[in-house]
Amino acid sequence: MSNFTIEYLRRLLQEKDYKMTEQRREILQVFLDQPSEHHLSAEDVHSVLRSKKSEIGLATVYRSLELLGSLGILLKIEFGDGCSRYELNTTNPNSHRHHHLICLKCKKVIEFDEDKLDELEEEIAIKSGFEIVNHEVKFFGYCKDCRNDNNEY
Amino acid sequence: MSNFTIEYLRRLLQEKDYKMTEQRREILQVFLDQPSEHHLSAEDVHSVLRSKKSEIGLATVYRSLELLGSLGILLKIEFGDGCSRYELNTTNPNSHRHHHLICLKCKKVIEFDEDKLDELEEEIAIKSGFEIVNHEVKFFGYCKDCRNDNNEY
DNA sequence: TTTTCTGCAAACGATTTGCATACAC
DNA sequence: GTGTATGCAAATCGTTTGCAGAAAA
Repeated sequence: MSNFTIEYLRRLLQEKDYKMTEQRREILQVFLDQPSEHHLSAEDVHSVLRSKKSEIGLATVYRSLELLGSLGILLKIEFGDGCSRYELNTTNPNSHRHHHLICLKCKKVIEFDEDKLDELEEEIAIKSGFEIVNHEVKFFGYCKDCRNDNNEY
Repeated sequence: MSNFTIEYLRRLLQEKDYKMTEQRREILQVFLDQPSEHHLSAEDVHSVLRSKKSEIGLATVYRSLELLGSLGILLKIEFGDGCSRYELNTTNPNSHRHHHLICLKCKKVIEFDEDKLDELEEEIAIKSGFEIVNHEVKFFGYCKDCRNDNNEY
């Protein structure tokens, strides 16, 4: 459940002397409109907006995604499919991140909400002196549907 | 500790009717010569070899890295620095993978050997029916050295 | 000999950048 | 008005591919 709104974006932008533009609003709106499991690439966002009358340029989409990422509104993720993808950042001090299960057969990306990494993070902090601020966990394997088909890889 | 040798490569190649070539041997040797913490990109491997008289082409490096990956000798990893990197695959049925700690300040990549994901993997299998065959875990934060400098991000 | 592999150069696709114009403040 | 943001096109960078010649089996 995300707490981001267009007003929140406006405030963050103001704080850092960035400008609230039509394009930045449109892009955040695309993410707010999508179910949260969707992981959108720059091309995805661009074509969604183009399909609804926007004249936005692809370079602007790239620049805005990076900006929204740096503001902590979006998270950049790599699924190894050749392009960077973004999702709304639902992380907050009380909720850990979800993990991604990537099916090697159908390439589907499934979200999994349990975190369970506190203990491991603590151990890392103690043993290596590394201060963790975020993590990214991907599990590769076969989803329920593909397990039932015979496993031809 | 890796068990891979040139002889092992020769055997694997034979099994699948691939040919043992000078170039494939050279590339594996680069990884055997490096300390295991090194994560080499295609460019890295190419320039290491070029710097020691080899006439190998970059395309061959790309093709060979992919082949060694498919044979299970190398693992491909993405650190978000714009290129794919490889490391010797030290995974075996008895030893889990290590994790990577990526420092947001100095960009150093540190290895961490504990795994501790069995419980989480089991929970995922039960709750989602997903069969896990591998995982990739990255922790982002600040390494011991950079924590001590004042944290300007 | 037969097939696979190599090096090169060209092609590719995602992302970035330079620049003149348009817009937010 | 001033400075930032935009759209476009060109540039960039990692990676892949086509192909003719070279090497392995």
